[in-house]
Amino acid sequence: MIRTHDAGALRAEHVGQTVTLAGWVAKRRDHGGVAFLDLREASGVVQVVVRDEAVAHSLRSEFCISVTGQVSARPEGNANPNLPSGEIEVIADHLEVLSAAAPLPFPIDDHVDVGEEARLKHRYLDLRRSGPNAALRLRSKVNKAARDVLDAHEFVEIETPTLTRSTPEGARDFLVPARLQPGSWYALPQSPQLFKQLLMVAGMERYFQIARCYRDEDFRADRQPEFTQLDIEMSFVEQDDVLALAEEILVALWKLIGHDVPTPLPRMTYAESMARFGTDKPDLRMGLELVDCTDYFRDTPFRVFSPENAEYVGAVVMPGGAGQPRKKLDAWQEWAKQRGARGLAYVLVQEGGELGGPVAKNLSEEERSGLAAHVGAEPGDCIFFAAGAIKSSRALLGAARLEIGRRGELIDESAWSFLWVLDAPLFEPTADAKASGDVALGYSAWTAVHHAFTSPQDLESFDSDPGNALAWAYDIVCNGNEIGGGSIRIHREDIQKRVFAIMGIDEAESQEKFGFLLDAFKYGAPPHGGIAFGWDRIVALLAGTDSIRDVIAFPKSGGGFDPLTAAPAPITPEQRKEAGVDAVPEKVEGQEA
RNA sequence: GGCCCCGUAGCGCAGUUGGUUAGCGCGCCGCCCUGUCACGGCGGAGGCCGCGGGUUCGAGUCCCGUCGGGGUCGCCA
Repeated sequence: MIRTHDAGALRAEHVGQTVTLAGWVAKRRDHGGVAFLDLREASGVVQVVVRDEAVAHSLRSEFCISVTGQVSARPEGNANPNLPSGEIEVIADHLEVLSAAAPLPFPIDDHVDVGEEARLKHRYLDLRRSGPNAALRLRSKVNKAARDVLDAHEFVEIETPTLTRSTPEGARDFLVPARLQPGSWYALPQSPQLFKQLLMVAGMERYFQIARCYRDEDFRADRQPEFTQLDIEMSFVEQDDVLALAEEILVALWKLIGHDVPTPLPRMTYAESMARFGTDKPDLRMGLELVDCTDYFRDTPFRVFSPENAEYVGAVVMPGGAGQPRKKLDAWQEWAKQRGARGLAYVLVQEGGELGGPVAKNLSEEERSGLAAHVGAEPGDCIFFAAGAIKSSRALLGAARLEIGRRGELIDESAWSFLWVLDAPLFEPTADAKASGDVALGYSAWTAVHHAFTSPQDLESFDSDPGNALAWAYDIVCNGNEIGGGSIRIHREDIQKRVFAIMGIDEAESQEKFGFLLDAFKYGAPPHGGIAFGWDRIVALLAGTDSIRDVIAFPKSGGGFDPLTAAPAPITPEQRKEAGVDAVPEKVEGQEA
């Protein structure tokens, strides 16, 4: 090693020793006859004293240097209590520039705000900053902690293909042209779902992988075209076995940031979560549950709330909301409209208890008198209503609940709230899955809520009443984020075929898409199930950052663009020709195995 | 794909009802400074105001389009 000591580890006990350090010039304070350098490297920072003016003068920020000198106690009164190594300094008697640095596009300084665009373009510099640097180091620790837990349970870490057939998760695939078979394409996996099930058939029994997944969808704040899951699958297990293992992992992860997660984690059914919070990933760090008012307005004179017009009427209370100026109440309407709703009806509970707002006068005397009590509103509160299709109305109220929490700072930001959401429906109507708008009725086809390989709880009746069939599926929610989810899988070919049948996937299509899985199930497939954790989101939560970009070494920006490499980029005509991108498929019937 | 916000010096930002010479802080360059630690002092350089069109006597400012970034809904576990 070029260095003999880690700069950040030097302490008073090293005084008198001659050391050689290597790192970067984080700061230079040149006083003419004496100059102070903050030498930064992975272990931290130490102050170097340079008395040779010529040497000090030529140094600039972020020069990579090595320094040999003696560790000295700082003169009386000159210690820096903000620095772990602040008791001492290194008096340089030899300094070598290992590598000079051009003027920086932005300062490597924790005190300065830098825009994300600039940071990502020079991510290698951004990562020299303490925050981003620590985030990646934390991620490494998180990986290790999970591996340790899994290793203790005899799990096998197995890599699955990146060039594959598309897996049926429902998102758009990234495609890779196959040079040796012009016109045919690989897909990058949306998850290793099918492979991990095949590994169960293969008798691996306990598999895991920190798996890169690819989905070609539009961008969101917490989405990247390539992202990471901790992917787990186990044989001969029931739901509780998977949950117990998952909890053990979560405990180990949160221990890294000094938080003890009490287990077993609370559980809630999907139906309850939807009814009380209007979402399948409730944030339990705040109250303000939705109140079902459908029955309450059974005989209402207000047409908007009447059973003929509204399948569901629900409410959520905004504490102190009655005092909002008209402008703010209008802003709520705008907010609701932006979410595709017609608006957000409201009633203001005045200090005297009488009701205000445009809706109140449409209600009957009886309804008015009991309303505040029914929804749990106090004088001074605002009651928001949604009426219409049950699903979209609850979703609107659920979103309003969170927005109320954010604006009113009602969310306990210091809390860690974990929750299992269980007993999800197996299917939902296709129309429902599409438009969350109006009531979906009638004879729509069904689609899997989780995915097509999720086991029904009731193997006998699920296809006679698909709308009410429950799945062995589970989501783990942390502070309103879904951080993982999984299911017990179907391991019997006949059940799988019946599920496909409900979803309108016929024999030919299922054979074409995942015949290899159905084939595998013919050979003694073990009962199995698993879970996948959203690794980027989990690390972001642990790192205390809002964006998963902060915990990815080289993230993409909007539109899938990599600001650092400028990918994606055009290809040359030669590459294009060779890749076979433009191959016209010949008419070949029934190839493939 | 819809909607909202943002693009001004290397970085972070200001720029009034449209008004002639576009500012501030940090950084950068030069000089000075022997105890600083977000050191300090003096001086200096640095701008196609994202791009294209339009309105106007006059556009950083108003309008249209476009590109890029962020957010949100759709989509996506």
